[in-house]
Amino acid sequence: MLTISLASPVPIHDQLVAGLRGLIAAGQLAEGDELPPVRQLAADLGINLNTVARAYRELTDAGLLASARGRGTIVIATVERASGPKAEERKRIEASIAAALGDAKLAGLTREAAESMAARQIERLWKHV
Amino acid sequence: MLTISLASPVPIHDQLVAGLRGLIAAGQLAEGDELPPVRQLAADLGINLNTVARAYRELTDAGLLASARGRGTIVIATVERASGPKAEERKRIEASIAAALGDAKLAGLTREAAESMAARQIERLWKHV
DNA sequence: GACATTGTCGCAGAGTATGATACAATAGCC
DNA sequence: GGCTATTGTATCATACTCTGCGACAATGTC
Repeated sequence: MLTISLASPVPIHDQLVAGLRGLIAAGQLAEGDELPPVRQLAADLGINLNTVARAYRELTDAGLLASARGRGTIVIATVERASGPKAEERKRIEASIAAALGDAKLAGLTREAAESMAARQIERLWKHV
Repeated sequence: MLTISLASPVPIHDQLVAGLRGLIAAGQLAEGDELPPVRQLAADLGINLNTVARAYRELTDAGLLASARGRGTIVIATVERASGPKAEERKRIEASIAAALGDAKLAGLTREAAESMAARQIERLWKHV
């Protein structure tokens, strides 16, 4: 369900956060779903439990998860929000999209290939809405 | 032409690399163009010259720039490549696009807003081709 | 040849990521 | 009610990375 790369320059807990956010955004993790205990997920991935705990905590702080000792961690994301993001956040988001697509172009992707990639991801992400 | 955020968790040199790649990918920096000296760009951005030098070096290693003592740094990118990227790289690229769009959805963006953002960036990036 | 310009190298301090270990709170069972 | 297992949290140590300061090396200009 989740894969991480120990060789990647991006921190493991960031990879976890991104992966979990992706699962939640795509609807594969819905509100109320339980996440594996930190020890189990850490063992499955071959990393330290603190690293998993940190990812859970960051998502908890972001309001996507809820954790409690002895009870575990569940998804409390309410993806649908009344109003869209603020202008500042929109700018940040568009910058990250621009960076990803800019990378794609530098890698030699054609415009058509990039369009199809973006379309496929949008389709996948908003499918469950 | 370039903006960086000292408060951001992503390293300054990575921001520079991403920004420069973006400018090159968008065609605002073309083959043969000279980049500002490391000291000047560092002063403009309020950072250390080594940080700029590192960004230049990484892009040099990536084959986008060429540096020489006393002469400066120029763009040698040849964006158009004979064959598209390998499957592995395509996978990495699509993952970064998916992450950016997943973030967009979690932030509350509608599907239509995401589509328009992606389309606008693709238009901007591939305009000069 | 002297000087300015430009990129590069070595080192140090600060901060961060990751991990080992111990602690605290909840649930389940007798 | 008490014991045990389960689960998240806190503390500390180690290694690594980022950033910056200073010095060096190569090129261009006069």
